[in-house]
Amino acid sequence: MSKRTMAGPSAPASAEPLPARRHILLGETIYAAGDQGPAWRIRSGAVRLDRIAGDERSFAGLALKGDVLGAESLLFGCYSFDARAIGAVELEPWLATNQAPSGETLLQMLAATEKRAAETLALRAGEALDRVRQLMVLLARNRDDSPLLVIPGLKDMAEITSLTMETVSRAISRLRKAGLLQKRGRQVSLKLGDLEFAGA
Amino acid sequence: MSKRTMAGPSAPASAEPLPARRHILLGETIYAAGDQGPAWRIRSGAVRLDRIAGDERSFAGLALKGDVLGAESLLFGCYSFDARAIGAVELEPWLATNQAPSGETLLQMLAATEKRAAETLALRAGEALDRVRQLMVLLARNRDDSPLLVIPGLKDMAEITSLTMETVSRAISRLRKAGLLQKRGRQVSLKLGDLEFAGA
DNA sequence: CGCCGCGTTGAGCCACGTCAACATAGGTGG
DNA sequence: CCACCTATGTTGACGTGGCTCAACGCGGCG
Repeated sequence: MSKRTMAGPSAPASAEPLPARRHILLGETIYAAGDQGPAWRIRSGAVRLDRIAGDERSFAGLALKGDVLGAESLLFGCYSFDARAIGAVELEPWLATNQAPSGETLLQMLAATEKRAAETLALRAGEALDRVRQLMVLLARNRDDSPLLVIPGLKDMAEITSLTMETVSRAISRLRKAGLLQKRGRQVSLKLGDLEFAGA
Repeated sequence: MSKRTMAGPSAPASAEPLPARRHILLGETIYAAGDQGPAWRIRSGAVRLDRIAGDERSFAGLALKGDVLGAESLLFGCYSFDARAIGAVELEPWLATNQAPSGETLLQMLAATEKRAAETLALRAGEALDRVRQLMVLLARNRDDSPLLVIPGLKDMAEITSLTMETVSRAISRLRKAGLLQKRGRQVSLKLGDLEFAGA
């Protein structure tokens, strides 16, 4: 359960009272609901949030570069959701020292959260191919520089889009055959064309 | 289109520069994306948010009692989404005078928004019957007092759950035949049993 | 080596979408 | 009052997209 693989270069970082350091994770749990900790800002990568609804984990939201993670901890003292890294993630603590955030900053976060929620919701409407394509577009916008894009595992993508692994796999195969996506290396690295406008 | 049926007792309220009054709408547009206006707090009722994605309207979120509506207007000067009332809605302007909201208040809103987003997302996963049932539970918790519940139109429910009107209609029929729901009068008023725990 | 997690592909089936007909309520004008 | 229309909801028949189940390939790891 608590198999936290810290990909950070130096210390295992067991218990820091007020962490001011940057984190780099690699596909594992960032925190669990109920844990105590600071709020984080995503410098790069993608994070999935899960909620526990009756001993069941269910996908509850997507957080991308620039989004703030676990701000509710500043209010409640603990996190409300699980947060797991999708691919590699770089985090920085939000609000370096314990200063209160400004109202304007919080309003920006609020607006960003609503926008992201709308995008995530849209990933669960329409045909399977479109959903996967939309997810690719979202993730593609999230990468920093390289034309290469690291996509999440099939299971994650399936739960995000509310499809099955098999259907997502088939959708990706079709996108690849249509030339909109190219595999580079086995697991996850892709190169994407202009699939923003592709209908069929 | 602009058939705003004000259920308020007194004035038609055509144009107020800084409205400090309460609004009561009844199933029509509250504001459109791009409009200017204050932020609102929902005293009762349910509101659907829509975003315009390429000349297409798509459901972008649900706002219930206690939620704040259009807070992004405080930041951008205009609303980001369309807002339409589902059933009857009672609003009050948020932040009576133009004072800035406190950080704590904004954090509460942020947490509430994320929670609501997760709930809305869950309405688009699983089987049709479950989705509709979940939506009922959500709306049932939203009512103030009476054991009666006014449900939205089929079209709204269909777009919220990402199903078709027909499927939603059939789901409701099944819930009614299972005794979990009872119609009172034609259009919308229902009485709900303990459908929170019903599996099949 | 065997095992396991992950991805791919196929076959079959079923829940849901599509299309269509009809019912009901409300509104409007005669 | 009825005639008529429109919006909304209901129900049935049918087709299909995606889910289920299953087999297999591949790579990593003990």
